[in-house]
Amino acid sequence: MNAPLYLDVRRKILTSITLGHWPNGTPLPNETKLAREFGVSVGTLRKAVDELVQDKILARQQGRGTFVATHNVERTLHDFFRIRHNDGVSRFPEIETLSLRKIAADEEASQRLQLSIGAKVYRIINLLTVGGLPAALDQIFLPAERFEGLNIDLFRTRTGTIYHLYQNSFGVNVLKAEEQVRACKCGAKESRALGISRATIMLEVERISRTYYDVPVEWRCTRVNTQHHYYSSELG
Amino acid sequence: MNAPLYLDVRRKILTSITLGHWPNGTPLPNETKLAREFGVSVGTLRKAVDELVQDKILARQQGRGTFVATHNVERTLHDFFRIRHNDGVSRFPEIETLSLRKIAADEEASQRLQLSIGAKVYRIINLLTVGGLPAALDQIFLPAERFEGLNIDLFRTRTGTIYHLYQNSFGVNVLKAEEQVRACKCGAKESRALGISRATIMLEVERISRTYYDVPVEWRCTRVNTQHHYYSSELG
DNA sequence: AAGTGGTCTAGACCACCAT
DNA sequence: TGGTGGTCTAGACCACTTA
Repeated sequence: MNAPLYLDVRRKILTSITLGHWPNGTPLPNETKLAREFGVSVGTLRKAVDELVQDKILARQQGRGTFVATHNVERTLHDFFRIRHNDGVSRFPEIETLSLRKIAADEEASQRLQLSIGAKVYRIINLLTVGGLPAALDQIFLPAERFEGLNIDLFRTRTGTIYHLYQNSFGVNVLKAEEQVRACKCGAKESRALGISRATIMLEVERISRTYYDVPVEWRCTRVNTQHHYYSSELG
Repeated sequence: MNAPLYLDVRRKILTSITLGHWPNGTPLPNETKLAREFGVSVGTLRKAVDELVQDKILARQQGRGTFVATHNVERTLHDFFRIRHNDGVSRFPEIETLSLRKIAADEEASQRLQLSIGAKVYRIINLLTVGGLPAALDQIFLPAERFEGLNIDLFRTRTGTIYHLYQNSFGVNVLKAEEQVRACKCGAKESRALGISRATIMLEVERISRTYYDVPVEWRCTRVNTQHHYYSSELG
């Protein structure tokens, strides 16, 4: 009995999720059934589910059931959007998709996304406006193999957030991401899109987003004008 | 029975901590004793402690006991230090304290620390070196009332991290912080201390650190040279 | 009213640490 | 060896949602 039972149960549930049982919107079997299925007590089953809920892989809804966690506006805003207006208010950005093309990954992109060199990627460019002011220019790279059939209309006509689109149209569930922030100069594209001088100093934010088992599924490079906005981060 | 019992227990434990029972190094009473003391079952007591452990307010050590969480090097590095060398390795910075003075808080400082105007604050200036390269110039403001008797020798001769010093010498336990990051130009001080050109573009990182009940206890303003380092952040 | 997750209990046994 | 936290069980009852 070296490994705790609940970790084993957790692992089994995670496998079922990645295999696509319990798709978006359908609840898991209830706790007593699941516990019986795994041959453990309800308490142990709950401990396994507790951990998955904490990792935001599952979401419980009292009285309704337990579901695979979905990306809604609130979660994206709270967990995956770090740009705030200087007034401190947390607002959802307006996103204008400027271009979408399928290209061959360069060395940098293929390294970040762990693809073989020459693999195809989609490159999407977005203009982000926060509180009525252009705030950032966003460049997104997605592995074509996971996002086959993506097109600019899907991006423009989507309801909900970008990660919601990934999840619902391509079954790609972004769970976490890491970012690297550096100071950078304003390029020609940023100057044009954001309507700022080439002399403006900016932030460059590089993001790698990951799904189950830490597999990278998205690489972003965002350039932020911090004259009227800032990049926010919580510690501890 | 509207409020869950374990939240009540949690609140009571938190009160005991802030009142200074169980100081650094002494364990809490064991789980059965605590449960009896609060008139709840061990399971309920454990659920309350679980939450406090998650918030890093308590720390359990199997076989030894449960303690008030302490700031060690690992925690500071992992939870409260965001500057990394471009090679991606997470290293603890060398900190050289350049000055420490007690001054009257200006409007900005008193607002950040929620002090009355004219209140005294300590201002400490540190040079941070990461991986052998000067990385940042750090300006720290501390409310004098909480840190009475602070002096530069305490800073220089301390063993352990800065937050460890706060905790052990002044009973100030930093639990979390939020940061605002912006692009900025290099000032005269940064240029001199970091040995870089005034034309270098940098990051300005503003931090407000908080203790129990979200009370602010430290305001930092750090300027980072991101030529060889970056600011790292985790999302999700 | 039936079904779901949320709380709480009481107790057994295991793994780890100090002495 | 005795004390600590960690795991696991079986079951009662509560709160919420849906029909």
